[in-house]
Amino acid sequence: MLSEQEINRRHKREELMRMGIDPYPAELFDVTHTIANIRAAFSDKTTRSPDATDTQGGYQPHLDFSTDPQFNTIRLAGRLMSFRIMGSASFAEMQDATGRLQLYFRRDDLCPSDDKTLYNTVFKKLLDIGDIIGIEGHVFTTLTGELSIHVRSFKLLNKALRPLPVVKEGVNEQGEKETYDAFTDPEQRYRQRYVDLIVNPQVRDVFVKRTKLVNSIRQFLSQRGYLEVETPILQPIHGGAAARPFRTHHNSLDMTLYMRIANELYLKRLIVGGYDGVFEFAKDFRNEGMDRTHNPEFTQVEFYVAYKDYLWMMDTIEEMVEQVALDVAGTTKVTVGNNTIDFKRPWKRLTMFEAIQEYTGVDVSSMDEADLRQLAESRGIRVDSTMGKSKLIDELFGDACEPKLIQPTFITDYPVEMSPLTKKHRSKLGLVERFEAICNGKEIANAYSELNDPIDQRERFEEQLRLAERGDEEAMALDEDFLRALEYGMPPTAGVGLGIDRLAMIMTNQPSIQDVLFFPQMRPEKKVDLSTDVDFIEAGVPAVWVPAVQRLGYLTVDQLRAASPNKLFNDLGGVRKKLKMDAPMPTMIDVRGWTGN
RNA sequence: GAUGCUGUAGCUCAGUUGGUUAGAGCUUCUCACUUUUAAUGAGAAGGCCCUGGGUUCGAGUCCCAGCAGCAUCACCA
Repeated sequence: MLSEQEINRRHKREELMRMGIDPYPAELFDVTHTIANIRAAFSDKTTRSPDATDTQGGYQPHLDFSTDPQFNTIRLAGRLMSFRIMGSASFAEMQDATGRLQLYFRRDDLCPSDDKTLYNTVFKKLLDIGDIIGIEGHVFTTLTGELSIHVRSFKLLNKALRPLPVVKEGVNEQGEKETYDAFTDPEQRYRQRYVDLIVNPQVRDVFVKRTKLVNSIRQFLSQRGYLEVETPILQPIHGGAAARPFRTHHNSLDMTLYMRIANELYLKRLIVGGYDGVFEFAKDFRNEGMDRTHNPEFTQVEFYVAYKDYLWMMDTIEEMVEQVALDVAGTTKVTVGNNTIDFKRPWKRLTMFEAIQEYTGVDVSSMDEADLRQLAESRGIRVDSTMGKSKLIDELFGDACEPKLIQPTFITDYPVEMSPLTKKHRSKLGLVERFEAICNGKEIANAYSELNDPIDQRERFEEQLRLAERGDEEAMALDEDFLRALEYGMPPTAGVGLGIDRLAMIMTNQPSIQDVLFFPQMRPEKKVDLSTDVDFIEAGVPAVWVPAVQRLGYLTVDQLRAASPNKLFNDLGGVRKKLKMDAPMPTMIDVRGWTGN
């Protein structure tokens, strides 16, 4: 059911059409400037008024550029965000992709002849906040020194049928900026991201920064000669990570396919194929819990380089992320919550055992399972008998170390059981050549010297199969084709996966992954399957009474059938009065007929 | 999955120990106004108080259940 304001706007749309104005014109509107263009061009002029700090714009008042060739014919297009109507002159604010600017409309400029319809009716009555228009005019500054466009003509480009939340900004008595009626409800912001983006400019900036971040990584890797590639999202065997997959079905092949949880095994096949370095910005899908740092689909860049090891990769990641910070934030220091994170090289490097020793004071490197379990229990970690040595170490690390690692830190040399795709450590028994980059208490990257011994790899997969048989839903599946590729020979390779969403959260200081995804996964909106007017008429309700019945909350014919006829009859009387209906009251017998009782 | 907080007009939010017809600002509508700045002034409209039960003479308010969002935890990278 439409709100009063929506009905209103539909009427305006029809009225415009009656007047011969197309609310949705087909032809392009030739824009000459963006709002940012104008502000930039104007800031070159030495027009700042030194004593105008208390005015809105800070420019000298009453500047007029109607004869200046640079500023006298400006064509802008954008969305109307506010009106200040003052009789035969008005101000409005326009927002385009680059910012907001004030527009000045004067009746006698828009309508030089006696017919003032264009101003009095079209502009003042038929335009609304949210409509998209194009304007032509010249630049000037107002009495208070605000940069504005004096509009000579305007054209409606789109009539908006839904009201936009009106967010207003002002300056309070303390001189601080205040926002009024901000559009803040997280559910509505995520479900209707388009509205969020229109009314919350800082949200647009977050996503611009995210794209800068991706471009920065792409440029960094491309410039070094690595090849950006695409590999399958639909995979017959999900591999490369420990996670539960989404399952789907291909009809023609009549086979199960999985949405990829990682693309690691495909990128390694390409290294086998002879490329020196490949990378892919990959949407991965994991059928697991959702929270502030997890969305079922998320983005990683995975990157593999032949003839390198994990130590080389540490240097590379350090350099790359430092560059990302410079490109996105302009500095290596980024504020995240209450912390300032400095991505300047070199980052701290600790082995996992060193990290645990640093934060617990206990050396676990030579402990057996029983001692580890006791240590974990003493720190309040919930343990059970299925947890092996490596799992206990992982739990200890996650509990004692990870949350405390705010500055970027590399943690190296993990237990072998947790890393089935990683080469065994060159000198430390029972460990693998693996590192994670931790930042702001969360993992942002995970890298290995890649396992390239096909026999060892097969044994690790078989170990995973045994875990799966014991009910571990995340154990990796054995991928025969991948093993076949390894048997042809993969050079020594360093590989990394870097979480784009989490890095974006840090670089843009956003507390939730939902704030760096345009369309985060949400529960579906509850939708009542409404009956149409025709349904009600077919059920016996006269057309004039359908709105009244709907108004009483009977939105489906089934609901009407279940209604008590006595109550409905009484309520109809009330609604009839409220809606000021002329139609005579139906009889009690009529109403009984509608409800089927 | 557990616990906590929240759900009132298109938007942001008040609503007292349970007590007449649920309020405000913005938005919308009508009128006035030729440089405004959250424009202003006058008037009006706009509510399944999330849903369903219950207690009560009486529920927006108290109790129970459910739904949705958020937070923390668990699971999970």
